[in-house]
Amino acid sequence: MAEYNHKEIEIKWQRYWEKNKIFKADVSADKPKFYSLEMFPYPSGKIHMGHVRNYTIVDVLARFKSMQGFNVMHPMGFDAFGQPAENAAIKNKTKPDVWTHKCIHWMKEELKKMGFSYDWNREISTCDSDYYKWNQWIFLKMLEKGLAYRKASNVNWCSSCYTTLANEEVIEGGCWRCHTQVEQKDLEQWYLKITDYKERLLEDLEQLKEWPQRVIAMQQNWIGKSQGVDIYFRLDESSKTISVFTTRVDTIFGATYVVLAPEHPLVKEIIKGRLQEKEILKFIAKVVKESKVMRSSDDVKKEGVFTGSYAINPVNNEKIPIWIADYVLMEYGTGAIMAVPAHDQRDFLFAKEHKLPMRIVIQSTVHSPQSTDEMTEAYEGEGVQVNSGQFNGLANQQAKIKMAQWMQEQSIGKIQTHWRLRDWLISRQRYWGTPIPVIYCKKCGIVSVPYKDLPVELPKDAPFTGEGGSPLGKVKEFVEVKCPICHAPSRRETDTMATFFDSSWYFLRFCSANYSQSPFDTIEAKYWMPVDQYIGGIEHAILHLLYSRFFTKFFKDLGMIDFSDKGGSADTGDEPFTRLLTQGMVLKDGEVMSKSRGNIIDPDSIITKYGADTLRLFILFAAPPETELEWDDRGIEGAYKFLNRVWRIHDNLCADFSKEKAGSRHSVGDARREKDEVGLLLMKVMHKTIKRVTEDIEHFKFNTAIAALMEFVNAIYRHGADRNVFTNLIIMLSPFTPHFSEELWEVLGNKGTITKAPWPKYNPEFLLESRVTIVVQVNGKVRSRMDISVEIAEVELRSLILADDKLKPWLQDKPIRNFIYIPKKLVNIVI
RNA sequence: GCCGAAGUGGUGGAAUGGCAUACACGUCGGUCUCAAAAACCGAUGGGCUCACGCCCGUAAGGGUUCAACUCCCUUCUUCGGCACCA
Repeated sequence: MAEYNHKEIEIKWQRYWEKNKIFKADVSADKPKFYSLEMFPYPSGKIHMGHVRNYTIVDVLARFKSMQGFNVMHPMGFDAFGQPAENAAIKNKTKPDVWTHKCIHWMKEELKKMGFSYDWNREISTCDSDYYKWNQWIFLKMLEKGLAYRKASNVNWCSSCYTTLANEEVIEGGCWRCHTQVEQKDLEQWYLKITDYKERLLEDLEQLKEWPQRVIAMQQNWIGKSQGVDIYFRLDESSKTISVFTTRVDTIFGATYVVLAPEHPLVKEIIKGRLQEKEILKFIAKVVKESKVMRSSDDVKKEGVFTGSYAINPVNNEKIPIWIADYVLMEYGTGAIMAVPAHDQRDFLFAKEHKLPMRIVIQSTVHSPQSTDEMTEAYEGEGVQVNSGQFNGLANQQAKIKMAQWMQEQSIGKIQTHWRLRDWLISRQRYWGTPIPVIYCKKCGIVSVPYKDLPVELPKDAPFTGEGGSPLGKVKEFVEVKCPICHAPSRRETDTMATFFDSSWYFLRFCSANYSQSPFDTIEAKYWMPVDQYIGGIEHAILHLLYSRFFTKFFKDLGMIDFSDKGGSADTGDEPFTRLLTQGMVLKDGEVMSKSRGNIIDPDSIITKYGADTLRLFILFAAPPETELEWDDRGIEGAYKFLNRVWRIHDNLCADFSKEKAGSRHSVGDARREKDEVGLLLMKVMHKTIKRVTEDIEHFKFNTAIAALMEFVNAIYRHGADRNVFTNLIIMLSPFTPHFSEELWEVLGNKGTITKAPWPKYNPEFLLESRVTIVVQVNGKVRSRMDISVEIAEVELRSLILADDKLKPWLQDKPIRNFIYIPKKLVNIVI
C-alpha cells in the first residue's frame, strides 16, 4: 500500500462527510441527546491555534459521544457583528457586510480543513437580519418587562473606539478591545437591568457543580455581595441625614469623622455659604476630572478637604466633622463613609495626614497598642469591644450582630446588602451592530418599533468613518420615521447594541436555527437544552458567561424555557451550560501568540505540511485541556511520526488480514485466541486500553488517552495484531484523527463510515490477571518484588515472602511489628 | 489586601494515600548506508560503586500514617481575578 498521504485522505473524507450529511442532527426520541458547543468565533477570516485547540477538544468529545450512542448536536456559527469589521472595511475600502461575509467564507474553509464534525445546516451569523431580528424582539420584550431602560449617567468611554463600554468591558482601566485608557462621560444610554437578577445569578452558581472553581469565584467576585449596615448620621445644622454603609458596624464608636464622595448630592448644600466654598469646589472639580484609574491607583496620596459642617454619630451623639475626599467613591455603597482611623488603614493614613482624631474601640487579646500615639498602622483584626458604651467587653464578631440589631430597633441604622454588580450598558455609537428598535416621538416619547415591523434593518450605505458620532444618524431614510402611535414625524434610535447581546442567546438559536416564529422553537429548545458541554476561553468568565446566564433566566421568566426536569446540573431549570471547560492558551516560547510579538504559528501551514490529523493529535497530546500549551515544532513532528508508524504497522499486517474475511471480527472470548499466549496478551492489552481511553476521554484527559493508545500501538508493534485488535485501535483513534481512521477503516474492507462504528466496550474478564507482581517493602522502602498467583492466601504469601533471600539482610530476624498486605499490590513489613 | 489555580527529570507532562518520573520530545550509543535522512535497537533524575547494589530526590520546613507528589499546618515563588469596595 502507498505511503500515508494526508492531503489526499483528508480532502477525500471531508467531501464524503459533507456529501452524506454525516453530522446532521435531528430531534430523536430513541437516543439520549448530547449538545456539545464551543464559543463561536468572531469571523476574522483566519483561524488561530486557540480556535484549533478549543474546537478540537469539542470535536473529539462530539465524535466520541456519537459513537457511544448519543444523539449529538454540534453546531457552528459566527459572532459576526463588531468593530473590527468596520475598521477593516475602512482600511480595505469595502463595506462591513461584504468584508464579514468574505471572512466567514474563508474561515469556514479553514474549519472544514480541520475535519470538525459540524452540522452546517444550523449555521448562523449574527449579522444576518434573520438573526438580529430576534435581538430586537428580545430587546422589546425586555423593554415591556422594564428590564431595558434609558438613563443619563456617568459612563465608560473609549476615545479610540468612539463608543461607550459596559463595566465588564473595562479591563484594568482600559478598553477590552484596544486597551486605550477609558474615560468617564455623562451620557444618556440604554441599559439592561441585570441587577434585577443579581440574587439568582449569585445563588444559582451553586448549582454549577461542573464548572471550574475559578470561573464561579470570578463571577461571585464580580457580583460582589457584601453585607453590613446602613447608618444614618444626622447633620448638625439641618434635619437631613447622611447614610453611610459599613461592614464593620462594630467599629462605629470609633468613627471620628465622616467622608463624602466629591460627587455626593449633599455636598453642594452643606458647603453653601462657607468660607471655604470656592476652594472646595475647586478641589471637587479637580477630582472629578481625574479618571477612575488615576483615583484608584495605589501610590496616589489620599486628598481631601474639610466642609465646615458637622454630623452627629447616632450611637453616642458625638459631633464629628464632615470631609470630602477622593478615596470615597460614589459608585459603591452610599457614596459616603464613616471613618474609623484606628481600625481602617485608609482612614488611618488620611487621619494622620490631616491630623484628625482616632479612637481605639477594639482591643486585640494578644497584642494591642493602648493609645493611638503608639499606632503605626490601623488594627483591622478581631478583638474585644472597648470605648463602645453598653457593648464593652463583647467579642467584636458578637458585637457586630448585636449592634446591627440594636441600631435597627433604634431606627438609626438598617441591616443592608450592597452589590458591586451594575446594570449593563448596551448602547454603542457604532454602525456594525443590531439597531436598537425604538423611535423617539416628541408627543409619545420612547416608542417601540411594532413587532410586525421587525427587523429594523441596518442600512447598507451608511457613511461610517470610524470617527465617532453614530453613523446611522447620517442616513436620512433610516432616521426620519413616523411615530408608530401618532404618525407624527419622529426620529429613530441610531445607537446599536453591544455585540455581547448577540452572543447571549445564540446557543438557543442553534436548537432551531431556521425557525421564523420567534427567537427559537421552544419544543426543539426543550429537547436540546441545556448545553451538555461548553468549551471556551477563560476571558469570557464574566462577560459572555454572565450575560448568557442572565438571558436564559429571562427566557424562563417569559415561559419560553424550563430545563428543571432535564437532569442537568441546574435545579432551577434556567442555567444554560451544564458543564463548562475553559481551555488554556496556546503559547510560543512562553508567550501568547500575537502579531506584535511575531510568534504566530498559522494552523493552515501545519495542515499543509502534516495534515489536520497530526495537528489535532499533537494539540491534544501536548498538555491537558485546561493548562497552557507550549507550541513545540518537534512535538508536532512526533505526532506525525506516530501516525506514520500506525500506517506502516497496517501495511505489515495487511497480508495477515487478507487471510481473514473482510468485516469479520473476533468475538471477545474467541477460543482460538485464548489458547494462544500472545493472542491472549493482546486481548488483555486491548481491553485495558479500551477502559483507559474511554474513561480518559470522559474526564477530558486526552493526553493520557493518547498515551494509552501509543502504548497499545507499541504492544501491537511488538506482538502483532489480528483484524479485531487493529480495528479497535483505529476506532479509538478516530475521534482524534478522523480522516486517518476513516481511510484505514475503508482499506480494512469495512462499509460506511467509522463515525457510525459503535465505541468498543471492554470485557472485565480480560482485566483480571491470574498472576501479579507484588512490591515488597521493609519499613516503607522497596526491597523486593514477587510474582504471585492472585489466589494466594495471605498466610501463604507471608511465608513465601519471609523466605525471600533478598529480604534477609533487611529483616535480620528482627521481630516483625506489623505486616501490611494490600491485595494484588504491595506488602509492607514493619520491623 | 481578598479570592482562585499552580510549583515533579534537560523539555511537555504521568501517577483512586501503595513501585515517583507512564507516554512523548530531546540527548547519547548502536544497526542499516559510500554518506545523510528516514526507520529500527538500546541507554537516559542526581550522587556513590568494577559490580550485586546503596543513598538522596516531587518549591522549603514541619505534622498525620505501616506508607505522602497526593491529606493537614507554616513559609516561599509564579500565574490569574477583584479591589481606595467602606
